[in-house]
Amino acid sequence: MPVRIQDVARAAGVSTATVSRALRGLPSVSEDTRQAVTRVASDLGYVVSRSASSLASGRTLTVGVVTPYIGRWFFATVIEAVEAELRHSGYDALLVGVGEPLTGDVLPFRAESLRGRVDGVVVLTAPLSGQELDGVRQLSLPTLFVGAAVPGAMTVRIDDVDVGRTATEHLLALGHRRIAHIGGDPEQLLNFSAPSDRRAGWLSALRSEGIEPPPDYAVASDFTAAGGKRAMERLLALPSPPTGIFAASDEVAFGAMFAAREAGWRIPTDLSFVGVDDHDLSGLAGLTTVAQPVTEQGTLAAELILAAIGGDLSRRHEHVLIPTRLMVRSSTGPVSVAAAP
Amino acid sequence: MPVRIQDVARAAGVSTATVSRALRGLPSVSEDTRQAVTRVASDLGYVVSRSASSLASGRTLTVGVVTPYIGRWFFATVIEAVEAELRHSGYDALLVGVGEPLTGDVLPFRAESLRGRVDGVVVLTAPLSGQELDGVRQLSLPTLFVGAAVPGAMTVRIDDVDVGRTATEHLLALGHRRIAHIGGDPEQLLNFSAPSDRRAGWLSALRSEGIEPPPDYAVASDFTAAGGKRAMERLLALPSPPTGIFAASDEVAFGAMFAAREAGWRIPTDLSFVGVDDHDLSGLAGLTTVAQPVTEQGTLAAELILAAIGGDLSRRHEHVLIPTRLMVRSSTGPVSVAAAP
DNA sequence: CTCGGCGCTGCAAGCGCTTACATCGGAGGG
DNA sequence: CCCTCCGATGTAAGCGCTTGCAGCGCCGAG
Repeated sequence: MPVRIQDVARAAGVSTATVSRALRGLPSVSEDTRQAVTRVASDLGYVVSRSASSLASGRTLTVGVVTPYIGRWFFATVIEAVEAELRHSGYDALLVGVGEPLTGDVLPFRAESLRGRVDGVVVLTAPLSGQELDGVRQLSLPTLFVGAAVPGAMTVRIDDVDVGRTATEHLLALGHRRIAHIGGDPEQLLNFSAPSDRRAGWLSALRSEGIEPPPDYAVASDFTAAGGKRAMERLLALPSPPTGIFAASDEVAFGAMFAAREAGWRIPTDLSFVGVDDHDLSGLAGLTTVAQPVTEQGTLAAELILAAIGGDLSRRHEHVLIPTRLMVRSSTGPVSVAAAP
Repeated sequence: MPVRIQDVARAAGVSTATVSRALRGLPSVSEDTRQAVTRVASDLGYVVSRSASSLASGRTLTVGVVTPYIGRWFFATVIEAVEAELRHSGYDALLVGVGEPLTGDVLPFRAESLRGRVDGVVVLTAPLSGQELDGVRQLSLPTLFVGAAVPGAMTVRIDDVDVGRTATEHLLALGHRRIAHIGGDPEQLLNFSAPSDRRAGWLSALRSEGIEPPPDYAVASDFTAAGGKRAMERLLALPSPPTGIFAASDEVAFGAMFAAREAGWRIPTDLSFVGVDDHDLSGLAGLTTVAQPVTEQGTLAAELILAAIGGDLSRRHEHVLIPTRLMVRSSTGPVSVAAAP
């Protein structure tokens, strides 16, 4: 039923080989022939069969996008950028979720299932186990990690330790000394480095000032607003609650701020909040945050993986560190003498 | 390099045909043979070549997910659910963006490009042109639309007129008479029915009460918080601003609420807000909203498309209307006598 | 004892492309 | 004017799998 390359060849009076070459723009076809073939093909509504093409050439024109979440803002935004860039380059994006790492609903990610399906893989800050990572490596396909430093593969990310330090130093500069952190559990996710790095940056900034935060000031939380709220409630119940909060993401910060407001605290008079991301809503909400250019990371990731697929080995081990920027808004202010609502 | 079906066949001492059948669980293989083959295959790390399999069988085990946005909450959440459901059924999700319809950065969506790539298509409330829709139809593949009523195809959506009516009636019941709407431009997107349907519901509810809203009370906006904010600023600048606002999505409502707060209005004392979606943040923010079960829509969409692919024609023309639910929270209250900040 | 039928397996023909290699005609050099 | 070389095209061999059809024992009925 569908028109095949044969049909085009016959209609154009050439061989299938020539049609194939003409349609792909190979140099060994005369200009006249190419135009004729192109015309016939489009008249007939010919579309090359991807499976046949892949089978014969070994190329799939598809890139796998492996991600733990889709609904979360950061991931959705990166995926959007990656997909757009791939599409503009004639590549398809195969979306592969790896389940919910935090809820334990992890069906282990089988990298082998991508063998032959894709020409390259972009992995989004995935908390992959060592075994899963090995699987990815054994694909021996170009692979790029976004948001995590993985040795031996291309990487696009921000400096999460620096992010934590920047956020904390901002609070310190405002006079805060009791600074808490809501973020990832350092024990939990070995290969999911962002949360623990941000925490490390927070700790390092505090210690540089000779401050050793009480253990209670580091509250583990998932990266959701609801989690941020719960964590904040715990902080507020402390005998000596913090005056500044560094949340590991803007969504967490939103949740924390809601909890604080609900309990009657004023922002930033009583409590200051810093997040990370520069979420769509952060500007409107007046949330001070360490902004990371998310769309750019996605676009760059796609460009790099395409270059690697294209055989450009020069960037094969590139580790790109994207700069972040502190956006000071109205959720942070000088520490006040009196606290408590 | 990679192990082929041949290798497995040889190692197991059977023909490739038997391997193929055994691995796919076809009935015409003895239990002993199946187990032996399965074992050998896994020992060898054999993975079937999708392109070869597709070429030979005509099945791709892939579903196309066509969407105008990925970063927006609703879309990301639906995609997440669709992908998960597909994956659990052994299908892959091919993500296809259709560009930014609102900015005009639309590269027309070419449905033909999916021919032979996928076994079915899920289209998310896509503002496709008639031509693009025809393209999809000509694929003669199972197709399902989420969030839009498209005749002749399967559909999963909510009743957007009813949503608009419900939200508006809630405000009316609280005594509001000056009720504005921030939402889609009815002129703009013919096939993107949700925005205009919600608007229609709003209008219908008002008219049932004998209220004819001034034209200024229907403010067109994109579905972002920033857009909601801009729209709200315009409403507040009106000589006679509304006391109740029905925003076409929670994100829009957030933006509108920020604008109102910034201008010194109190919520819900001076102004009441109703959104649509039940966004992750809405509960925390206390936003009254018409909740729609987004994940369920995605899961159901995947189930239906898989059923259709599986040859279950009984649901081929099914139009599923998912019920919504008004969640009354703290952003709405009785209309107050005095207004203005 | 013979034969039809059934359960299981193998044979081999594609599926629709890509590509190494062969071919062919003409241009340009000797 | 012949030979070489090169650009443009054709030939045909796969790519790795699926599947219609054939084959082969074996069992039970006749």
